[in-house]
Amino acid sequence: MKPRVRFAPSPTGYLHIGGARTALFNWLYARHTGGTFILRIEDTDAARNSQEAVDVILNGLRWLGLDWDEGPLTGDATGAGKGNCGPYFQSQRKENYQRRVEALLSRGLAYEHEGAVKFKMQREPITIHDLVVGDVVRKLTDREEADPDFVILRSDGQPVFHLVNVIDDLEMDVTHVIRGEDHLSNTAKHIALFQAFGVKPPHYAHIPLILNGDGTKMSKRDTGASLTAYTEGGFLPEAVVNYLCLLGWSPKDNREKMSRDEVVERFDLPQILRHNARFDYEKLLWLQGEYARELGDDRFYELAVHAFAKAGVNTNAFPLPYVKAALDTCKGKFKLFSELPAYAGFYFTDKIEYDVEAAKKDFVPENKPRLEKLRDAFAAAPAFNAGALEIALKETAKALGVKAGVLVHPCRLAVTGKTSGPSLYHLLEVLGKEKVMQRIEKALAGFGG
RNA sequence: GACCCUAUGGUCUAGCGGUUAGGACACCACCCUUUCACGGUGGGAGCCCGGGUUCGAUUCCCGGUAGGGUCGCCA
Repeated sequence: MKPRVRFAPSPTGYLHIGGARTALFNWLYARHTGGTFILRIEDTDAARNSQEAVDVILNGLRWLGLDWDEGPLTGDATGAGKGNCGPYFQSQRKENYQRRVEALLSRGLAYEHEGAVKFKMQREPITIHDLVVGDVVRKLTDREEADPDFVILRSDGQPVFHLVNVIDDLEMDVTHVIRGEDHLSNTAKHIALFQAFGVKPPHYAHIPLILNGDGTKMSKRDTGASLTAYTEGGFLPEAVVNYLCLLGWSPKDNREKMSRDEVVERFDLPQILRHNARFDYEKLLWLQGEYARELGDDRFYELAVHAFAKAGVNTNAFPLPYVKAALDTCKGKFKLFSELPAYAGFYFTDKIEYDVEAAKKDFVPENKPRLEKLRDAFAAAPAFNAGALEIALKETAKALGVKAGVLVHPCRLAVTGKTSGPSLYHLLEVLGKEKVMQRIEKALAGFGG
């Protein structure tokens, strides 16, 4: 039988980066083995459920490219789903839980207590055969020693996580439970429940947790804990996916940058590490740069235009060839799309604000005649393109007896307001003679010397 | 408090009874260069501690320490 795995998030309004990785590992295992990836929404806590919260999860998985073979089609709990084991929202599966609880009750494996129903948990240690961690003998804690039984049905009739999780895995024929290590201790309860239902528990694979960069545990409030920090932060999904693959899993051959297909081919449970990993933002950023540099033109333009729009800059107000030419000078020079508006905003506005420190350094009296000479050389250039402008600048520098940089810096500052950016000659060409002249003139007027 | 998991440079990791302990990110220096980025070259930096086992432990065992997790009518 082909493996059937599932990602079973609770709709809390956000998708934790660790949850995203759990989903990814499940997806990878399913794709690697030709198995089935199921998405199940564990919305038993009616108080904090909403379609919006479910959509956050669905959209997050879609952004990452983790398509599910079975599961909801939309965030509507009562809506349609795909697969033969639905519904895939626990809120729609109440009868199953009720029926199972009654079966347990009738067989004396559970009992009523203060209006709730408690499961009769065994007192002997339970051995968990974990595919990642190995055999784990889970003994009772002192609290459990006092009362090993646990509630499976609340006094208000609502089933509890341990119960529904097991019943659904059982009824959905889940063969491998790949989840965070925070569930390892709970697994004893789950195994006991499976046994009470008379079936063999699935295989378990508990994956280590993701910690903050400083080694502390990652909680909801930590920056970077939510997937939206990356979706909204200008990251590429392929970079995030690649990075997540490397956190807690290793191809064992020093490969770092790998395509999704490559990982699918090589991913397997035994190579999952047993220890927690710290989230290394810098390394993610490196991968982001790698993927950003090799983006295809169409996708690059689309993402770039979107990034500008988000920053309030409507690039559509400019001629398409101009926008494309402008963006071409930026490709491979920045990593995060969220950086782009600041990096190349000068193409789309005439209000140039000079970097204060740089202005103090470059807009000094002795540079005024130099910049004037450069302006004249540009004006006299045979053509206003990168090649001709470079020659004009270098010859001017030579005539003035200074290095090219002496002219380059004030010129860049005058035209873009910044000290770094795209290739100067190319950005001048894209901007065009008129704008360049205007900006140099304006800068000259502000020298005040 | 009890129970469980874990421990290789700053970070992610490879390795493993005998290695000059390998790679990547980050960092430093230099080169390239109109800036930034890219690319090149070189460099600093590591087996948590203590006991065993062994001719020999980073590697196996035990203990400690540290970090993480679990003990809910949360999921």
